[in-house]
Amino acid sequence: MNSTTKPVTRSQQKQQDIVRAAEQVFIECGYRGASVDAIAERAQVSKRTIYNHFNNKESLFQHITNLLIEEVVRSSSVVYDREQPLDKQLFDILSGAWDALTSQKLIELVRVITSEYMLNPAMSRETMERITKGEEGMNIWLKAAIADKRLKPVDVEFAATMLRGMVHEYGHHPMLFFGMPAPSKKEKQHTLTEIVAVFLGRYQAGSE
Amino acid sequence: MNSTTKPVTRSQQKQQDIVRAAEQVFIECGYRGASVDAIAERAQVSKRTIYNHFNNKESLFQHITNLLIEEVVRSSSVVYDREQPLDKQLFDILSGAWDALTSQKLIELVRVITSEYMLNPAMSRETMERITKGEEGMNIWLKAAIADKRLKPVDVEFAATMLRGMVHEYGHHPMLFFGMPAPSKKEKQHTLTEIVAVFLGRYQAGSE
DNA sequence: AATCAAGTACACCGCGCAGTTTACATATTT
DNA sequence: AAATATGTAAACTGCGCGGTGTACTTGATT
Repeated sequence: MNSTTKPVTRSQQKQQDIVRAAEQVFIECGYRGASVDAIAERAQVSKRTIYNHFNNKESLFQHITNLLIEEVVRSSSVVYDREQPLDKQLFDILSGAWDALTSQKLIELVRVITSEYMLNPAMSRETMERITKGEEGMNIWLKAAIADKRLKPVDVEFAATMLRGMVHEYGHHPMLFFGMPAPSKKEKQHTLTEIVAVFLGRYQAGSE
Repeated sequence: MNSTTKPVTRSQQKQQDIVRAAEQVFIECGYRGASVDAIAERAQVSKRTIYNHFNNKESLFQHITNLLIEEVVRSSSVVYDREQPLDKQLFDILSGAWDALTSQKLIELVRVITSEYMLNPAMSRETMERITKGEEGMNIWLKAAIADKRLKPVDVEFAATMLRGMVHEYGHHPMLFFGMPAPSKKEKQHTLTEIVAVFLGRYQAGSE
């Protein structure tokens, strides 16, 4: 998934060990339940070393959160294409989002992050903004499709929310909240096809 | 919201005090962050008394969870009506769900419950089942509409999920995850109208 | 008035944790 | 080889929590 960065100095190597171990321990125990001692042991590193790299437990957690967001944002760029049929484009976009959202590692990290942030609005505010900003891609695509007169002039925020709600409810929340396995390729295919049809059925220019 | 039950004995009164105080402290501190001492103080009750009513912190938490579920389930019964237009019926059903989901107290409790359960699958399994069972109402209504030949013969589970995804994304998640205020009446009206139109546009019998 | 369940105050136990200190060891750089 | 930066081990400081035991008081029931 991530962590394909290359450590060169010993210090960087240690830091990577710490981050990887911390991800695991946070996933297993949650933010509050994770002890710095446990992370140190898992990383095969002295506890003092952790505090040399990070001011405290929270900043280590924030660091991990930032890595995750960065990666998700990087993987979700979308470009409107005047040549392609609308339904195919929308399907592909949703398909990309679906794949990202059903990654096991992402699910596990989102679980612990969400769990902590729900109780800790102060800690989450800034991060949440960065996330919604990362979802900007869909809005841009919708605007382009409207400008190209292939979509009715809907409120793009409203429309994006609708799509996100459906994709999440089928492809993300069952894993996140209920620990269900990722849907099969067939289920994904069928689900996204229906979502696209439902959405374009009302919002494609010239429909009904 | 709830708690309109009447204590008669002193013991029942104390128990109610404990439960109400616990709800508040759990909301403020989360499950793990809430100390039994804090609950005792808030309830104006000896800590020992709490342990006379509940075996441990977890069972107190479960008790609160159960009360919440019970109430939500009670408030969400739905009956299919052959006389009423489909869109009106669906709107009314979603409207009821919307109102329940945007109640401030429910939001606050769901936040702390979800937060803990995401980290604690063992603790959540049974509860989660009870919740999904509580959502059975929509499935029944959909089945009836299909039997009445007013809806295409869709997979009711699939259709219910779609509706739930949209309603939650507009009317529940912004409050739950981002601490946003409840949407206005106007927003609710507009949102639900669109959801109904999008849904029936594809699934009403005889459409397109 | 007597009885008995229920509540209370409070000390106590054991535990685990975030974060620090110190004295020492190991790499890396020059 | 010397100097410097980084890592290590282990003990230590506070602190707060879940849960228990006990001796005592309060309130309801008969």
